[in-house]
Amino acid sequence: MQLTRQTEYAIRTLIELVRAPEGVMVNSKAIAEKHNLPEKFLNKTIQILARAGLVETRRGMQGGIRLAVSPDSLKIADVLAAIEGKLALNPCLGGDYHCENQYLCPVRKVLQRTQEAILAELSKETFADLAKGEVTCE
Amino acid sequence: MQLTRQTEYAIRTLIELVRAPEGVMVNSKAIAEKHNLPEKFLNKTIQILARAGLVETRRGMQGGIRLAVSPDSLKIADVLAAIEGKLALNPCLGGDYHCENQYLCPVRKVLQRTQEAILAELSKETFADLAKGEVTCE
DNA sequence: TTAAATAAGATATTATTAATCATATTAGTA
DNA sequence: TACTAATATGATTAATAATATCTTATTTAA
Repeated sequence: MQLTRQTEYAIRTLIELVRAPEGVMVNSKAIAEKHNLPEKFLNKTIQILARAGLVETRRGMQGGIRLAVSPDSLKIADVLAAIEGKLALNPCLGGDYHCENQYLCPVRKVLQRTQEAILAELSKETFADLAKGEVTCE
Repeated sequence: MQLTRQTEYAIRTLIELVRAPEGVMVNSKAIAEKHNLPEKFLNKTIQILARAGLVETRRGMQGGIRLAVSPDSLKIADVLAAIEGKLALNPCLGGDYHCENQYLCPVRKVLQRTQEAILAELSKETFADLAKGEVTCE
């Protein structure tokens, strides 16, 4: 029960983008080097973020990536959803799962509330806030 | 980011034990069959619970397993810790991880709080409460 | 002594995560 | 136009973790 590395890479990348001057394209290779991330894998991660609409990419010289949303509305919960998909602590909390006892099951209720608590915490701070912080853990 | 199946098996098993008459040894094979769980794998799971002190086992005829703690103090958080180890949403929150920026990193702080929220939710209800509920999801 | 039960360790299988490779596409610039 | 710097994409591999099984051992009551 933990974030995937890819989610962490995405979070770090987005903080870099928030810190960059608004609108400028940031070189993905530079981010990979700065944080010592596998370059190709980071590219793949960026593509996922792009498809989710969180960043914009541009190929060719002077290309790169930049934020496609406001740092004031972007939250870690959004990144988690983009990279790992909708949170489901247990299969019975997934969208397409059918269980007859769903509405009675006490365990499911606890997990449901736990999920809500997770998403609430991960939605409290925006990336604008996070980027103000001193540093980001390696 | 989800519970492992093994954790779910453990939760179900413990609810069975809470529901059983106090003190009697419950047959592990019966639990496996009732919930349609892989028997050997469940045995392994039970061993983990036993080493963590949550259940007692007894071999031989009339053997089986039973609760070794009070249902009033047992929580899902305890089961999670027993099966999956101490919760660490990110390596930087693990016990032996060293990061210079630990105390300044804003992301780490968010994850730290999220973890605390998870453990709080998973500690709200006891197994005594859970076992009272109608049914447990398959 | 036998049958019923868990213990334990080795191994196999499967799924997921992580990373890389090769190639294609795009766009600025000389 | 040709070159170079950038991301895009799909295939593939590697590594890790989760899940499950197999085999053999041990325990205990009858």
